[in-house]
Amino acid sequence: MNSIEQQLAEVLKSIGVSGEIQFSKPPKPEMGDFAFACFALAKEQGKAPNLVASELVEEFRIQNSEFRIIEKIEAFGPYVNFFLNGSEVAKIILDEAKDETFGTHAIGKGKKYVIEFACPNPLKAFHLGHLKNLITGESVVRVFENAGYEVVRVNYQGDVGMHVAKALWGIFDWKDQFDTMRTASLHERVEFLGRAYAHGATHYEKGEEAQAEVVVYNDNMYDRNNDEVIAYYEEARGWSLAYFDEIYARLGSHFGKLYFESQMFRRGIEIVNAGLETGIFVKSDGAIIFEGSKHGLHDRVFINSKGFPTYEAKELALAEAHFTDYNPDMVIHVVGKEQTQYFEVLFKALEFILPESSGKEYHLIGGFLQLKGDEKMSSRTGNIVTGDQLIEMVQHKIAEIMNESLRGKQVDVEQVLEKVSIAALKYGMLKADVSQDVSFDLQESVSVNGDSGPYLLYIVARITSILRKSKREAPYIVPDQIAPAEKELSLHMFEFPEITWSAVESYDPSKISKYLFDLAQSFNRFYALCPVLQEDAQLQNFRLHLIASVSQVMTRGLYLLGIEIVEEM
RNA sequence: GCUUCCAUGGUGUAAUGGAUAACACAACGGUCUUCGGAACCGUUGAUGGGGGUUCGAUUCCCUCUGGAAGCACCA
Repeated sequence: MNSIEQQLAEVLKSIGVSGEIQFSKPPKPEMGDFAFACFALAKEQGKAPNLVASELVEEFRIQNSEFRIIEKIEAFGPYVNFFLNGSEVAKIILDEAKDETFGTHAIGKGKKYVIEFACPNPLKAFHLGHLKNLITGESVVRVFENAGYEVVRVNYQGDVGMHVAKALWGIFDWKDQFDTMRTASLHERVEFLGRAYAHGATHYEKGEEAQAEVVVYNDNMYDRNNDEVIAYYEEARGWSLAYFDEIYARLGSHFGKLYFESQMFRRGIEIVNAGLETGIFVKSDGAIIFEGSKHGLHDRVFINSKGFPTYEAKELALAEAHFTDYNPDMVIHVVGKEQTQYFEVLFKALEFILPESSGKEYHLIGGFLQLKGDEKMSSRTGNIVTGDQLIEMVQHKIAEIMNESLRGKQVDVEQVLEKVSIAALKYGMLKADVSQDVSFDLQESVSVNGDSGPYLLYIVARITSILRKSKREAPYIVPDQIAPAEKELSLHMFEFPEITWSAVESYDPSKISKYLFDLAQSFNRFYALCPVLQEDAQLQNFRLHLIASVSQVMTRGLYLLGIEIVEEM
């Protein structure tokens, strides 16, 4: 509840409303600024909601109390609608938005959250899904930090297993090439690894004999009995990790800790074996499984019949590591929806293995990313589009659009193009509900108008430009009458704190994307109707303060999405 | 076959069980001799089918249709 709603709640209490009070927004501005629905009250009193609403309004008129914020109150059917005084609203918001803590929350103070995201696999490509996951995870981290939580960013990477064995087979088949790659750029080296993986994966499909060849490398990794294989493996792994670091940095992210599957191998076996003795796990067809079916879920293998731990067993060790390393209040796994049922079983097993984790493991389901209208792009080559290919495509489009307009401006063109491109990319991925599949429309994401990152950045650039041309005086006077567009803009800013809060509650950064877009539209309406620099000193100064607040809220909101602003574009 | 998730204008998305289903793109038509037009305003157009719960359902339940994902020794 924001400060205006608190005032309105006081008003309602003064006319006899008790209990929990909630407000909503009328569907049209001409119906009022805030609404109080009388359904609950009507049930309580055994009267019709419409009657209750009109009685409340009548009571308000009889009391005739002075509330400066209220211009009038009207009953609309079952609703009591409040019309606010724009000038008062503007005064309050300008005052509140000045505070650096505007939009932040203290609820998470003293709580520690571990948030796991990105999770690419070394020796394999960083594909689109990883990119979306990285962007989503970083934003979720910022949303929680904004609410006072201490957050640790962690990244769990599969650096052992059959996918690595396939890549190693490819590397050894093309060993000479690998050796010459040492002098190539990081980008080229990683590209080579991608090809080597594809080469190995293709080979693996050729039959049992080929499969056996690949499996040798898998065994080598676990047994560490072949120094040459290990040396090549370590080197290739290093290339991958350096490359991932480059991507993280480019997208404004970083990790407090990297966990690797290779570290979880032994401990995973120990945990499952111990659990076998206490009856948490059982043997089945030579494998060791957890009987999820006894809990309404499904059974899963934790140690296969060859005695190797599966992903599940390693993840138990990972969970243990999370708790011993950080003793978190919550571990959030940002992972695609295809693992939903897997996580349900895993968390259930964890309740027995690691009781302290109970209720503290959360699977934040991320929707898939699909490229819209670019079937050619992905199928023509038969390859999957990688993360940095998409970044390049976006950047190429942005450059086409912006090169013209940037000419003659005193800006670092490279840097502006990079920031706008990343903004387009991130906003495009964060604007839909976090668990919804995202259909990424390259054209729309870079579009100069409409629901896009560049559109939001443009607002800030415009405001910055205006503020540069005129100096704000510290004391400002809010006029007694302000324009509807100014009132709408002011009311919009009030919503920011509740939006950042709802993003925490729903684990969903898209709440912020949607809000920022609304705010941007609200600003553009204001901009079209209310000139700033042409007005007299007093009005100009008020409007300068108003748009400065908009810029501040916008900048803060974009930060929560992981998007950096540009002052000119 | 079983389990889970999803279905809203031409396209992409919104809507704690509440007011006339909102927004963007596309299409069509306007505004303004730009505090940065990368703008603003308007028009057309949608809740997959059928039941049920409710004063009230896009929202909850059942069913059908259509799609996605998962279903043990991969991650």
